[in-house]
Amino acid sequence: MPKDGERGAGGRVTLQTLADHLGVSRTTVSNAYSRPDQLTAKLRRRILKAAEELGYPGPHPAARSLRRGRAGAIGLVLTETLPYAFGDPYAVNFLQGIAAATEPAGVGLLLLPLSREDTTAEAITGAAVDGFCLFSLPDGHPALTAVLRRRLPVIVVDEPRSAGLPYVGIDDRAAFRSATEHVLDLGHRRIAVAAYRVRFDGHDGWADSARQAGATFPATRERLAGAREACGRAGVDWGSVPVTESAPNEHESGLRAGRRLLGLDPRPTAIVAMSDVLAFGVLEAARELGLRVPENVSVVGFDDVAAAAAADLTTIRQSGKEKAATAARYLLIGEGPESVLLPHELVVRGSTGPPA
Amino acid sequence: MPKDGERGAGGRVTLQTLADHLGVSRTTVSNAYSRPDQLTAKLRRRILKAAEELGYPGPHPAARSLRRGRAGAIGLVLTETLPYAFGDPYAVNFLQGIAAATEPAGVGLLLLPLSREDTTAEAITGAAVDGFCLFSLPDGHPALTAVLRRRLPVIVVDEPRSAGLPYVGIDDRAAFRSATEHVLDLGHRRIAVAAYRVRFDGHDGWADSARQAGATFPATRERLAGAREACGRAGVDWGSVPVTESAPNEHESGLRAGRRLLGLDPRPTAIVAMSDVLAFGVLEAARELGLRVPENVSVVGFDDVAAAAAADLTTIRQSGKEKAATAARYLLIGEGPESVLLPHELVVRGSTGPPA
DNA sequence: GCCGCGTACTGTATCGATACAGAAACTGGA
DNA sequence: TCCAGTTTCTGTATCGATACAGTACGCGGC
Repeated sequence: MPKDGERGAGGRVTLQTLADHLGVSRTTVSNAYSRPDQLTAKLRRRILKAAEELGYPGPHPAARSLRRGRAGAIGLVLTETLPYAFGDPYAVNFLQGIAAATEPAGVGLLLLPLSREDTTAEAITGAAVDGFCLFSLPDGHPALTAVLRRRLPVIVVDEPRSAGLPYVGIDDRAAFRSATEHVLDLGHRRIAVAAYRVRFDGHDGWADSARQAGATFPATRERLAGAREACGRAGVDWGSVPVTESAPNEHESGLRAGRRLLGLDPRPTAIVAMSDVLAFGVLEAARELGLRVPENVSVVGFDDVAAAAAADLTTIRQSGKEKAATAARYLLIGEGPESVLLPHELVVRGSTGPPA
Repeated sequence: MPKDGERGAGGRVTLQTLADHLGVSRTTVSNAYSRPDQLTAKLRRRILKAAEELGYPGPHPAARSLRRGRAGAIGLVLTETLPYAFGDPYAVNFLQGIAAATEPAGVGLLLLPLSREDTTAEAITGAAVDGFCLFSLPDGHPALTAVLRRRLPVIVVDEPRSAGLPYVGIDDRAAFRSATEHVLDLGHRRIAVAAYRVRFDGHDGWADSARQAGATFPATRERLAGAREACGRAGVDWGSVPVTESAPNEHESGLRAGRRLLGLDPRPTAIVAMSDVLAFGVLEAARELGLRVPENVSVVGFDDVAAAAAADLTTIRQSGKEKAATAARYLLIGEGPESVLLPHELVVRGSTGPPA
């Protein structure tokens, strides 16, 4: 009897139920949904009408996906819990870009956030997707192993670059070097860096040279290297440049970073931040202390999010949306070079000027 | 031979492949992944080791989901394309709240955005999920039909209320009435309303009484009714209150709305907006015109997003996170009353004052 | 030595659909 | 009239796993 799809008490309505009810084959009912050209319009209408009456919910997604071999969705792997990710405008830009590509393609977007404690990455193992986009993961994160095990198409955005996987990002070292050079060229000598997370351990405070050397977030590592190069060329001793580290990437963290840096004696005359959001926090810290920008302190951001223009913040422009579009194109249609470095650009606004 | 899982040329590695390779049953391999207590630790290690060597990606999610009858994800249905949704801080708050609940539960979050043109809602039909959360949908949207057809648990957030489905929201009528009463109590008589979308047609401009009467977004409809009630009680003729409509819910739209309203002659002395984001735009329009707030014009927002406090905006506080938590609780563990009206509260700040 | 019982593993049926090959009915042209 | 060529529908095999019942075996107690 199991083959007989007549709905038992509480039973589910399946293709078979419908087929039996109408006296047609299961295949024909399936075709009514998936290949309308395979049957007459009249029969198709009859089937859809019966489906409506019997309460057939349409082809079961898991069954269809199993048989077809496609899931119709891509997985977006994010460090940071989702709540924080949504609070970071650069990340939001990126999400917008991904969505702009998946939506018209009729492909779902499955969010796979990874908390710091989550070492098993089970969500990844069980995700019904056709490919993964990894967004800003540290070196050696277990999620990377889990993703590779799935043997599906993968693309990495921003970090890590080391994995030998298709990659989209910018030349972080050159970008941050140019941000640093900008303030050095203006004549600043007491500069400081407000770094984004160096390692995935939630540390919020000074990042001494040992910690810098052990950086597991490649983008942060590269940017620090860029700053160091700029200092070297300008004859500024990198060892004397204070570096503070912030996580997560949000206003409050930047505020704390700003307080730490601006509380130093002697006070830095320029602060180069690794994100606009951190820079906004630094600007607020400066306001708290009654410091004027750029007269008393110059501030450089990174990302050029929408609010940066409004805040008149000098920053490095990069496009999260463009990165997302490139990554999505690769995952959806396998198109494009495997790895891309997108352009970045220094945008000089009013938050930087020569030291007093 | 098909039953034989030995990997053919280019063939996939399945449970059967592993089982054959090790000389154990398929069930045992399955248990190694899903029910570790069913076999000895030693055998389990041997199986996992072989899996590693043969490149077995773990249980196929679609197959597992089909057999188990659960998808391990919930679907979040949003109107507006995702790009806009992420740009609206109230929506982002809501997303944060949903994520905060699904993440620890190990449940995926599948985003299902619906563009205005998408009348088939195919993404919903094919979504591999165990339940749906509908966020701010207009009456009669085809997505609602598609969701109901799936016969899965559903909860509606904010709109529409008419569907007879479990619901989470606030008393929109009372909330907007109190916002309107606030400015009326301050003595304003020439007031105006900056409404959120009235219908799902992308209209951006005046919403005359005919359009108000045909509102398909229930929350907007209720809020307008609340404003009307407040006016009635205060003896202000509702017909003389200009109402402008904005979509999408973003700063630019609010700016346009503000320009329209503040360009009227006589100029309104108070503007009540249906979101903080719109109110921010109105504030900018006032700045453009050299108007002082609240001396020349009072502005009220709605939502109390984080930026409202910073902007000193009088607003109605509601918690997107709380709504999300309630909705998620219902979908994940079927707990809680089916329908909830959460509290709202008028938060008086510096953007409102008596008319000059 | 036999029974009872728990642990470790196996075998078969099944989840709900789609692919593909084939049968049946219909079409049109020589 | 007959046959090739379509069009329309059917039947069977299969996607890759899990549920559940059953077998085999080890061990303590009477």
